[in-house]
Amino acid sequence: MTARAKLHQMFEILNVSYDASDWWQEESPLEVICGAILVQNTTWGNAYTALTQLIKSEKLCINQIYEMEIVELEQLIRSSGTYKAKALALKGLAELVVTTDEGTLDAFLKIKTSDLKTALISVKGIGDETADDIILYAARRPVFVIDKFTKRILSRYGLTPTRNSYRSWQEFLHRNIEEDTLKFQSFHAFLVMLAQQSCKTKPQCSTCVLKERCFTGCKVLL
DNA sequence: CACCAGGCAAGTA
DNA sequence: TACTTGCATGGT
Repeated sequence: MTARAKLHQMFEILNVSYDASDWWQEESPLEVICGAILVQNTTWGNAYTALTQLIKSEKLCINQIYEMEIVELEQLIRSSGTYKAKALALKGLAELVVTTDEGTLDAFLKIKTSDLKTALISVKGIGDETADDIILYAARRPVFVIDKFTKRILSRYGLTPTRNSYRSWQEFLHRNIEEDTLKFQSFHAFLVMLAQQSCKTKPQCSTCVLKERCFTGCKVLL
């Protein structure tokens, strides 16, 4: 079976098992952006606590973040861990947006995909994955997000690119999955859900939607 | 008490 | 190119 066929089948199974419609679909672009930065190397629970603090402070807008004291920002997002680095990333991004073209987030998110990636990556604290999270879920362009889960799950199924770099993984998936924003959004969400909800403690647990083919216990793909 | 979580960047070989 | 380490809070 080709990699393309395997990925297609995997998506079909996940698509009838999980619902990704509430996964970063209804949030505003700015909430998506902050969430993507805040969730770095922590759980969504910790990131969400920090995001809630930002919302409650009523300073969740590009200009407010750009102008507010870094120390205040740090304290608001403290619960997400590595908060000094994340505060710098948020500040850097706000500065980037404000100083680009007309200075609005709307305009910024309309930049050509490749240029958008370059711009985002230039901010300290925003790497490949966070940039692609923003491009996929905030700017809504079809780029596949490569995270630890994607690599771990697909590797279990023998689906690996020739080299292990971020670019190799992304090109591999772009070649073998129909290029569609909604599909990329769902697929990535499914992989995260699968990794988080299935077989954390014991192999082949009953809740895994892939059943005996669950990535933790299985040897063979689908 | 030890370990890890939806990374990133700087340093090393 | 590919590994290693610090970052830091909160949950198990």
